[in-house]
Amino acid sequence: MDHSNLLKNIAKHITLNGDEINYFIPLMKYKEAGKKSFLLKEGQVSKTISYVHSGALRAYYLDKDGNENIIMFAINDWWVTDMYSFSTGQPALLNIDAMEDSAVFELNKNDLEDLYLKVPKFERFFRIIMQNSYVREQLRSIQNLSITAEERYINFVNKYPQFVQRVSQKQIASYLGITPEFLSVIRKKLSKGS
Amino acid sequence: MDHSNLLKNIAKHITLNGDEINYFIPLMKYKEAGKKSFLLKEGQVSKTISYVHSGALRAYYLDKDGNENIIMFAINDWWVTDMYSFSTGQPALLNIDAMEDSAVFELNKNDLEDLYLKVPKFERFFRIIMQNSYVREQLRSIQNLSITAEERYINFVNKYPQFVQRVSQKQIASYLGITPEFLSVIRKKLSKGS
DNA sequence: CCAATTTCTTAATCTACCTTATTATTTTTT
DNA sequence: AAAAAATAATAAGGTAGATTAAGAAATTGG
Repeated sequence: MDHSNLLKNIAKHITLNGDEINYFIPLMKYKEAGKKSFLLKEGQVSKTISYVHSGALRAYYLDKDGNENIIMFAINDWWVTDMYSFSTGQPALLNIDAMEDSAVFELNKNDLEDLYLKVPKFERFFRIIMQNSYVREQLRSIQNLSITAEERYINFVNKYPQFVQRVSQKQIASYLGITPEFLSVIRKKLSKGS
Repeated sequence: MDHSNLLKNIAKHITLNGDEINYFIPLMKYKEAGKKSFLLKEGQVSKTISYVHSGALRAYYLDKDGNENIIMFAINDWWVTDMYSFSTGQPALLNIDAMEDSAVFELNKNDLEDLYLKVPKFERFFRIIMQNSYVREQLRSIQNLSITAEERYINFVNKYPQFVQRVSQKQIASYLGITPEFLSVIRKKLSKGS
């Protein structure tokens, strides 16, 4: 099992010694998630937070009309869960599934609580992760307020060029909060305009 | 200066001993903010995070048409800043001002960094605050996806009944992401319907 | 306490984006 | 490689909420 990416991810924010690494690593359970398999389904309680080792996942909300509204993509080196459910113990609102064959390391909530006590540096690590997540969400809602779907699409292409290659237009439309038809119109307009 | 509410707020998540309290308290600078005065203006770098002791503040984003889009209200016992700016050192996107005469305790970013080192429990405290903020933002964007402005208004009234008394309809409309005119229509409809 | 400003209501018109439907294309499965 | 399924393009018609405007009520400030 190759933990090097995971450890590099942790090392971005905190420095662990050998003992701490040895305590931490066994808590991270390797799990493969084949394309279209679910890490979490709406209504389940999310008991884990996952580090994405390879592949690509998405977290989406199914609205009452059955439409998938993608809340986030999670590719290599991202952490993902339904934080609402993980945090409060309430049933998840989100579905998380694999858009490609993927592999993650799962960290159990109880193990994380123990980890916080044994290696308090992880409070710092996840404080930073949570802070960044909060900032990202807030920037996203500000963008939704202030710019049109077309501008959001342009921003998305610039910010996540990897995704544009890897995920379908349907998924992108869902993330942008528009219909695939309208994204199609936007793309047509942009291809003419340039 | 009365720090009892502030200390109760901290005690919700971590337990401090006398020394830790004595180190912490002097870092929190008392500041009065008269009605309409600004704690932060767009373009400035946010160097503090504030605990609201009394009164009511709002954080809003001014879009290119000059419309105020309220991102959050912050009344007694809430923490507020432009976390994007505070976190990254980039110019703030938000304005934060007082809707009523208010008083806050400000914590300076450098002091907070020192506090993290001296009293690492605060990493836990702010990990929890950030986690809750992230969850709140995410729930809010899910709600914006799935329910109408009318339902959002009903939810708002149920969730924050205090606000409905204290802030104008214009502010509430701004928070809900609709025009005051349309809120007026919604309220009329609801008053007839019940 | 009065004038000025802001807030709230109502209503007509407008628009960004959605819905539905049809056909073409690509991808997946067999 | 054929059949089935998913994706993408295009277009007509629909709707939630915006915009504009104008008068009434409430606040604010001097």
